Amino acid sequence: MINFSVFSELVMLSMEDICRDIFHEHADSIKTKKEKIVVKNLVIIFNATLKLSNMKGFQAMSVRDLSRETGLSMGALYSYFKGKEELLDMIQNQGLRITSRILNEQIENESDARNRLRAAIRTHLFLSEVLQPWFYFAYMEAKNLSKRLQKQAIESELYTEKLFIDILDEGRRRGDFKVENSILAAALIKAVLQDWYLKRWKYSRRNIAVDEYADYIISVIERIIIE
Amino acid sequence: MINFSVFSELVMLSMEDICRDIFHEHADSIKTKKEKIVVKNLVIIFNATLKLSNMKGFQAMSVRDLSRETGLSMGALYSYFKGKEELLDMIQNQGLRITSRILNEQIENESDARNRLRAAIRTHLFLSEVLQPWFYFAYMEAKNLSKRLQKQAIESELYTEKLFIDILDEGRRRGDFKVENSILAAALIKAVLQDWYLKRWKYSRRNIAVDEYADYIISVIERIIIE
DNA sequence: GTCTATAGTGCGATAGAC
DNA sequence: GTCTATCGCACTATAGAC
Repeated sequence: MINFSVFSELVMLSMEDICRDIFHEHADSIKTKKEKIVVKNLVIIFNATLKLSNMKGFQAMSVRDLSRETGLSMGALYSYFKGKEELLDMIQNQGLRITSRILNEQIENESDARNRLRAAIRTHLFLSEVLQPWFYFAYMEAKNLSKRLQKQAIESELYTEKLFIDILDEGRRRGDFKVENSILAAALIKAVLQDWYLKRWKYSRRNIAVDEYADYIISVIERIIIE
Repeated sequence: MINFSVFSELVMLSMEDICRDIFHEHADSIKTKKEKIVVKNLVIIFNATLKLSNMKGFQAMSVRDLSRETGLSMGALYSYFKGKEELLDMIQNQGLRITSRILNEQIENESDARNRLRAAIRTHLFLSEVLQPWFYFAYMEAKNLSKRLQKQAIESELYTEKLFIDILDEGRRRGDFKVENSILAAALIKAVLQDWYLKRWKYSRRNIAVDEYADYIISVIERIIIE
């Protein structure tokens, strides 16, 4: 399995790539035309939005707050998005793309079910460690998304869960595991993975590192699925 | 253990009791003086607030929305609370009191560690089933609370978790369990209990009932803690 | 005890200067 | 490409009628 610092770099490169994609897709609403400037400012805007939203909620964050935080004026901000709703959409999209891209890349590298399960758990934890603000944001603001994006978020949740169900079922078929209820087992895995980024304060207060947490979860899952 | 319909009734009675307490504590800001009217309207206001907040967030819910939903005018609403913030406080308080009261009552009834653990899990799930809107609300709006109430929410989370840690440690001391890491085990229990009320749509879509979920969690925990 | 009407505030969004 | 100035709107909160 990939190590954490290489992993971080991979994610950061992905972030810029995807900001570039977003720029080209929203070419009509982004008035600025120089790619380098746009990508630089989009990263600043996204990070500031995540910071402010995670403190007091996206609705409660005003564009004036965002202006103060980014150092850009109201007018400048509105040359990057049509309105608050489009900003929400762009951020949601960026995160979904990065996570699904990286998660799939990492799982494909592993051959047997047990290693795929371990890789999936570790990768998800690493991802939510590097992109903690986005994961928290996506969870907390899901109900404020447009109907279309809400559906996308639900699909993403179910997709990740299906990924775990499939690994568990494959392991059972090959005789590696003896999992009784792969649906509830996958739901349990998702729940504990989410706890890691939603309750960040709890684990950091207790000095529990991501590796320790990963090892613990894997050991618990292996107790559930192995006779 | 108590059955679910008796349990529901117990909670509902508790709710009125606590609205009565809230009325007396906020006697200065609640202009209406007839207890019966106040309690009736507080229950209506609280439920409407939970409904609207859980759809689009407390900040995004305007007092006008609340007026429409409750059938009370703006003026009438403002005779029950000084402002939106006080409303938030009252609701947060009401839920915290009910849950800690009921949880303690139910656990005290059980004698040995294994039954206390089962009772704690079942009671927490039943509570979050009856009071699902409040549990969801408390989780999602935690970051919008005043500093004082934010501290209260954290204490409440840690208190419930400590309750599980203590049961696990007691079981280990008496030789009932063989739990390796009671802190991480308790965190895992909390995470899956929270998933039940935060991802309500997922479990109801799959027709998983609260009893089935409770049994599953208990069986998983017993695999973790028992050699 | 509850209503209607309104004062005052701060927001999202834009037009035009630089 | 970014800034400053401003418009119109929806909101919280209150005062006074009933």
